[in-house]
Amino acid sequence: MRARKLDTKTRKVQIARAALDLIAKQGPECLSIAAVAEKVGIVPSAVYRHFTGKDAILNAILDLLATTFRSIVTQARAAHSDPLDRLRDIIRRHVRFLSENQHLPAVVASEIIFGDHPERRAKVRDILLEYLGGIEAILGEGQLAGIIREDVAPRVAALMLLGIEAPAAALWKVSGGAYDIVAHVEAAWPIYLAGVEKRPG
Amino acid sequence: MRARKLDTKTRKVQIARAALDLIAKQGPECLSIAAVAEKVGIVPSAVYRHFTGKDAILNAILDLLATTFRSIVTQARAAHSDPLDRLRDIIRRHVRFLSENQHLPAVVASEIIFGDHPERRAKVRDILLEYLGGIEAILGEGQLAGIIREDVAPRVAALMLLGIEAPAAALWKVSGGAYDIVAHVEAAWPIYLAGVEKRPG
DNA sequence: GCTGATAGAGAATCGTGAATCACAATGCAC
DNA sequence: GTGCATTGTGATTCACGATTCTCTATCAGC
Repeated sequence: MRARKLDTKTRKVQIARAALDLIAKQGPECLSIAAVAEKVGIVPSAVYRHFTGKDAILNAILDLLATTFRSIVTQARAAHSDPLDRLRDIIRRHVRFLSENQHLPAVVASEIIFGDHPERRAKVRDILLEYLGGIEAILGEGQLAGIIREDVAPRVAALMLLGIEAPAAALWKVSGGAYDIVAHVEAAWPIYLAGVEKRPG
Repeated sequence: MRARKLDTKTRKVQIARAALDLIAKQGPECLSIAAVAEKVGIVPSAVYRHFTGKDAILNAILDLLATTFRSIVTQARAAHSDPLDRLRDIIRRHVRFLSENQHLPAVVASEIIFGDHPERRAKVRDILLEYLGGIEAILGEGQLAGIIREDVAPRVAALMLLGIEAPAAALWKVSGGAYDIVAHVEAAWPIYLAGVEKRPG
């Protein structure tokens, strides 16, 4: 049967979301035009009405990613005023998002970055740097407020914050979900906190 | 010209190493039978004399990986007696190895794990768990020695140790090597240390 | 309801890479 | 040196996925 005719603007969003979902839940090699098309409910060739090709779809996925990370930082800022509370909120939201999109890091790390498209790698870099920048800003504010040690470099601490999640996610994935990543974050937070916070005396 | 005839035992090692090198330095999509064959100096079809297929080669790569991680822990134990020194040595060796094999984590995370081979995923899990176990043992010894806080779970702390490297490596990769990952580890170590070590008072 | 522009369908093309096969060369055992 | 098992070669098959092309259906404006 024939799919309902929808305008490109709508289809573009549908296709990008479907592609993100496929790539995030089933891995990069599952991202085929055919699979995306089926998920959206159209035929493979129809995809080309809305995207020039697979590359364009990958770029659209990155745009979705950038939006997500941006909103994680924004929401954490809105929800808390204490820098340390904001950081904890970020890592919690970060983990929640990645839990729902298991394969995303792997994809971003391999398929997308190491394709033969330098400009796409630059895009990923910009997204990551913006995300880190948002975290570093909060760390800097914590230093100004005197609750985070001045001798921790914001960039290093920002990367370590993300480092709470990364290997745990890997373990979670290879063990088929047997490792409780949310509990891990809760257990890791005090350690991270002890590492960065300024102690009296 | 014709390649020298070598026995399967030798070729197996050559092929596995070549494959690891390709996959680690150029990314998973560059791992083709043709590429491996060329690197070894034989013709694609000759590869099938030694491996039943691509899957078997991937398994061989995992064996190489397991060996490497095992030796990282062993060497760190041999080089130091203090648990904290051992941990720092492990993360340093870990980073050095991964710096020389940039794409490896991405590959292990995506291509290998999320292929449709559950038994391979199990193999990766076992490798990771063994590696973590080695680190946890050292952490446990540190707790017994009274230099690591008893309230840090060894598994969590072991994962966080690896977490020092993971996001930094990602940044390093997307920025084309512009982030100094060795310096990152040196800067991150004191933060990690402050997080896990037992403080007087 | 007509019409043009837009979007979907389906067949066909094209390139790629894994895997197979029959044949040739090599090297060790004797 | 002969023989046989092993290894290497080149051609070929096969499947798959991206892309293109042409035709057809739909929708919005009139």
